[in-house]
Amino acid sequence: MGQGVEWALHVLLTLSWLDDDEPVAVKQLAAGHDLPPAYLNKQLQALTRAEILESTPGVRGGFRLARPASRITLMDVVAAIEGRQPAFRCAEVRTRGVGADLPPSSFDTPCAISTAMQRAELAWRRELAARTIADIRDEVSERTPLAGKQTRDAYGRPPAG
Amino acid sequence: MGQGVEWALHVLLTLSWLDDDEPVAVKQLAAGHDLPPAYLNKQLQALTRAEILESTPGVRGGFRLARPASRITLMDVVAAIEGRQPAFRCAEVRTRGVGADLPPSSFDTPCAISTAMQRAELAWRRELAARTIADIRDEVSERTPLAGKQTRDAYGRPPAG
DNA sequence: GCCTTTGTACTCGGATATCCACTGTCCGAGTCGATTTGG
DNA sequence: CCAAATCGACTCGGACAGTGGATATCCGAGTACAAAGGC
Repeated sequence: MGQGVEWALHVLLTLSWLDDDEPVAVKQLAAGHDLPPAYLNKQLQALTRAEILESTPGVRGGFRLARPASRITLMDVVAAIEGRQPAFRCAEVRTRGVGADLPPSSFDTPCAISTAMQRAELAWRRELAARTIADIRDEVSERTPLAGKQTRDAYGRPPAG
Repeated sequence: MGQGVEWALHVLLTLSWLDDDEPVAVKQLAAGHDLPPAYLNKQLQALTRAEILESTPGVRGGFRLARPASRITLMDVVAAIEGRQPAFRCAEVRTRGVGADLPPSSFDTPCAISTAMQRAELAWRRELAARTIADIRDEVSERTPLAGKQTRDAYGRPPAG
């Protein structure tokens, strides 16, 4: 899995902390996480296409959350960055080789191997879909109460929001 | 995920059907699935290193299961082919950028993002570990009772085993 | 003083190179069976 | 006819290229602000 997923999650977590309508530029977000700005911009473009972020051009432009953090699941982020194709792609191997000589009716039932692999991926996606950016933010706030204030201070935002 | 996983699963399923001690050469397995023999050989080498298969060299050599199919989980196969490293690798982004100015004690608690992602991967691995090659074989036999006989016939094995 | 116009600096967005892992292929080490040769 | 030695063919095993996607970067389109100029 690409590093872009981790970057995107951290950026979204940051944006969820300084929750105001003021957009934040990639330059600030990249500096705040010590990441290459141009490449981070590419990832945020993917999040924008997925309607997770809203981008505003111009000198005071930047990115802001397109919807509340409580409605952005980790699955949404992974799908936006990595794509919606499953990791395991069934190439229907059973229909080739010796299987090519069998009647097509032999393959009416789905491939058991593909089914089992997709079942596992479904469990993975279910876990990711059950957790939102807001859940992460709340969990961190509980364990490290200063995190929110520290983030707002680092980005020069009012302490209360 | 690489195609090698699917190939390996199909080969193991085939070997589980003709369950005897006679090893099967890569050439036959590749022809039976219409796969490039040399590259399939590479994947089977990985399975051998993981002690899922046993290889015997020589003119009558080939590969056979190193243990009963009921004790080979899909997780074992995926780990053997793809490696045991998790798909999501936490690069500790939080400790860089603005986090670099914070005291190290701020990072005593584990990264919540990494924890959430690893929790999802754990669910994925749990599903894969709960299913064995024998389970797949039994499922296919139930849906397509002729599959076992067809496989043994295609590889020139006695019909009863 | 105030409004319009111009210029500039800064932002996102997409097009463009670079690098690594997956894919694919090849040849050598080793082994078993068949064949040949000698008794 | 039988046994031993030799030859050969076939197998796995690891070393060697090709390719697509992830990584990383740069430049252009567009916007808001600031400043300058005219009224």
